[in-house]
Amino acid sequence: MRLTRAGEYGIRCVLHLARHGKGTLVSRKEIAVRTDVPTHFLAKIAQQLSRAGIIEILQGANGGYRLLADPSEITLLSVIEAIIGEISLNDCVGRPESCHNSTLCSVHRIWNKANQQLRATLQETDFATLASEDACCLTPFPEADGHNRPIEKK
Amino acid sequence: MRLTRAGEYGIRCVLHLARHGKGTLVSRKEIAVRTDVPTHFLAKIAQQLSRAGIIEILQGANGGYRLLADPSEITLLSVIEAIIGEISLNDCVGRPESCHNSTLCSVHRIWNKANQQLRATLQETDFATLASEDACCLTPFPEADGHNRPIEKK
DNA sequence: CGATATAAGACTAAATATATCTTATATATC
DNA sequence: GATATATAAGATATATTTAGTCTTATATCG
Ligand code: SF4
Ligand code: SF4
Repeated sequence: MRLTRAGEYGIRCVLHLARHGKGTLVSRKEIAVRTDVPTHFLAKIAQQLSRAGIIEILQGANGGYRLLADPSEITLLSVIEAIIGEISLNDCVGRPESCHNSTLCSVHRIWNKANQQLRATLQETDFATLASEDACCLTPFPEADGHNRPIEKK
Repeated sequence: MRLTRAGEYGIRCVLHLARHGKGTLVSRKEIAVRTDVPTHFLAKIAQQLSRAGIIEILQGANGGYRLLADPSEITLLSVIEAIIGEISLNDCVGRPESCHNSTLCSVHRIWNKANQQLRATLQETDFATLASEDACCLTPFPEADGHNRPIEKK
């Protein structure tokens, strides 16, 4: 009953992009370092976010990721579900056919209710709000010009 | 983000016992067959329910399980958490020290809120209500005298 | 072209979930 | 006390999921 790391990392990634605003290109490396996510793992997560239409991926030198929508339009729920699929607290919520009793089951109804409630809470939250309220995900953002600059030369 | 099978099975077990009422002894085998749970798996789950003080286990011939409290006193939350531990939607909810940023993190606050909401919903639900609303968990209960009788001779 | 950065997917390792099996122990009944 | 029955406790096995890494290919800039 907990979020996977991939899901958590996806949120961090979008949140970091949200702090730069819609359309600003940020390198994978910077995101990875700033949000403490393994670089190659981030690559996979980004691909899922890309398929979901949340970010755009630019290849090549000076490539990176950028948000396709304004942070205020992106909900926590959409990011999470882009990574881990639709939230389902019990198997029978997402796949009622997995239990032949689901049409009669009183517990099933509770799960449906709780599941809907949870999804609603996550949908109410957008990334503009998240980005504005305090710092999240590690080191404060040092430069204010929105330019993508590596933190440290290697 | 979903309940384990052990958790689901624990609920079925308590629900079946709830249909017999507090204190009625029901054999492990009957519960296992009626709720479609592997017998030996049920044994482990029952031990966890026993440690949590929800059921009592009686050994020996004609042994079995019985509820220690009235079904109306037993919440869905208590049964679930007896099996899978305290619900924590994200790692940082249950262990804030797992992320050094949790005190500042805006996402963390959302998780805390959602987690508390979910637990509240599950706590509002008791097993007397669940048992009274429609049938759950497989075959209807054939005899009404509360007597523990095997379904089929083997 | 050469340097840089991501894409895509194979691969590995670890953790967890699920289930079974074996030996021990407790109780009722004869 | 002997026997049959039922659960206890824990070791073991298997499958699935999660988490992370590595390799090769591709795209873009200068
Ligand atoms: S018994 Fe009820 S709660 Fe459990 S899986 Fe079936 S429908 Fe869902
Ligand atoms: S970044 Fe925020 S939400 Fe993510 S683990 Fe840390 S405290 Fe929790």
